[in-house]
Amino acid sequence: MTTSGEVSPHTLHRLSIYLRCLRGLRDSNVLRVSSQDLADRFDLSAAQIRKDLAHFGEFGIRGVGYDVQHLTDRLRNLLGLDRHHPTIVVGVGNLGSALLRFLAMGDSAFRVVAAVDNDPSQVGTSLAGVRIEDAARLTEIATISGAEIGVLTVPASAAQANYNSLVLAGIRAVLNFAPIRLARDPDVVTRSVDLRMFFEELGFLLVRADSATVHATKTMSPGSGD
Amino acid sequence: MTTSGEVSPHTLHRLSIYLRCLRGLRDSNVLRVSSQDLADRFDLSAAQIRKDLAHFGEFGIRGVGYDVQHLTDRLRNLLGLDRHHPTIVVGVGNLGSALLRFLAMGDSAFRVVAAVDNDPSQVGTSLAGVRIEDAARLTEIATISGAEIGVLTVPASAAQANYNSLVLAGIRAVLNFAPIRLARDPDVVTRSVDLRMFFEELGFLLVRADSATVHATKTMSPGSGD
DNA sequence: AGATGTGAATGAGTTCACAGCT
DNA sequence: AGCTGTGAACTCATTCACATCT
Repeated sequence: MTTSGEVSPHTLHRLSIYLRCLRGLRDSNVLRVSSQDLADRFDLSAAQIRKDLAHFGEFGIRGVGYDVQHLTDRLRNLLGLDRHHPTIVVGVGNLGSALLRFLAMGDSAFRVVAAVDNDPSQVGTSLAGVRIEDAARLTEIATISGAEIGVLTVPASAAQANYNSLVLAGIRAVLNFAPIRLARDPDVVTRSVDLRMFFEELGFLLVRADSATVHATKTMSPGSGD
Repeated sequence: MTTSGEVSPHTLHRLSIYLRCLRGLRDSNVLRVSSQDLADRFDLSAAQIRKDLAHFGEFGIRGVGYDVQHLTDRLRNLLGLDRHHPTIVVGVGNLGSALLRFLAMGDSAFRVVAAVDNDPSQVGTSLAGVRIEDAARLTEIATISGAEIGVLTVPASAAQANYNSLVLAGIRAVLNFAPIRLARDPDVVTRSVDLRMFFEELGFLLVRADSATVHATKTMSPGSGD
């Protein structure tokens, strides 16, 4: 089955995990790996790995396994990491600058092409080689920079307005870190990440660990657990 | 059914979402809300909200709905947000200081009681009222600060060693932001968050949006989508 | 009347087990 | 012989529909 209908978010999430595992293997100069091998090393399920990959075609060699480099390339292609994704960072506070630097360094496919903030003392300065512009000009900046992805790292109160500005500039995707539910444009791929949730889940697990003896927590929770 | 066996990670994740919704309602001075009402406003499923809450007891009033304040309190209790969770931040780089400031401000249950870094120029300085200590003394600092939760925001290469130090200090939970699979202590609640994954998922969705016309993406992915 | 709480029905996701290729 | 790819069995999660309570 090749490039078929829908892909479950669980599968999608795991593709990232597989890719990370493969990067590790390649760094260790492992050339080939079987699904069982992968599963053992990173405690995943062998059958699940095969099922997940099967959504996108046949990558393996029967009787042998998967070529690490080849599978890596294919996953990078599936995740769009072999393309450029010009990215604009909106809000260069603590988290914004952390993400900006994070994306700027390394071989990231997500190149930061612009950044804005509404703090006048920040405007005009540079961060990791990116000049910070005035947030009031967001739509203009986003347009001329050709940004495809917008990273929203502004306070909740400003998130919706900045989101709208990005949409106006023809942005194609937004990753929102403000803890608010955005009114989304249907044509813009919009994902939200609320860092607070990770702490809250930890809090819950701690409370439970208090009362009962800790039970095996081997389920797959997105972004966590591995 | 009260405080029963296992809770699915999906349910757990949604508790955080519900709490955020309730905060919004309380800020708007809404006193009571029905599951249907909640579902409509935040596009969730009414039945699911009820099912999720049912795991922990009966919160609502039949024929009426839920008391916003009461349900908020109960959720905060479930998530352990009505307790103090002394927290230590390990690695005060960009992300570390972002999280430190994030936790330090507001009424967070996660009070930062200590922070360490291995950069000599950082040691001795303060950030959001927290003095930064030498990472070499991590176990000692973690112990005397009484930290319950450790936040790992160090490079992948240093993550395991620092994790071990935290375990040695008797830490109870760790939130790891380094993109590496940790060898975990079974007695320590350990969650990992890899920010890179959020970008990769976005990349994937963009690739798909390119070829086919965008299909409704209404599934629930952890940490995303709302 | 109106909304909760919950068993029953449906659907999604995972594991099993094996046919088929190398 | 060994490992992938995949239908079939199974488990987990969501939705339906209604009995129950205010």
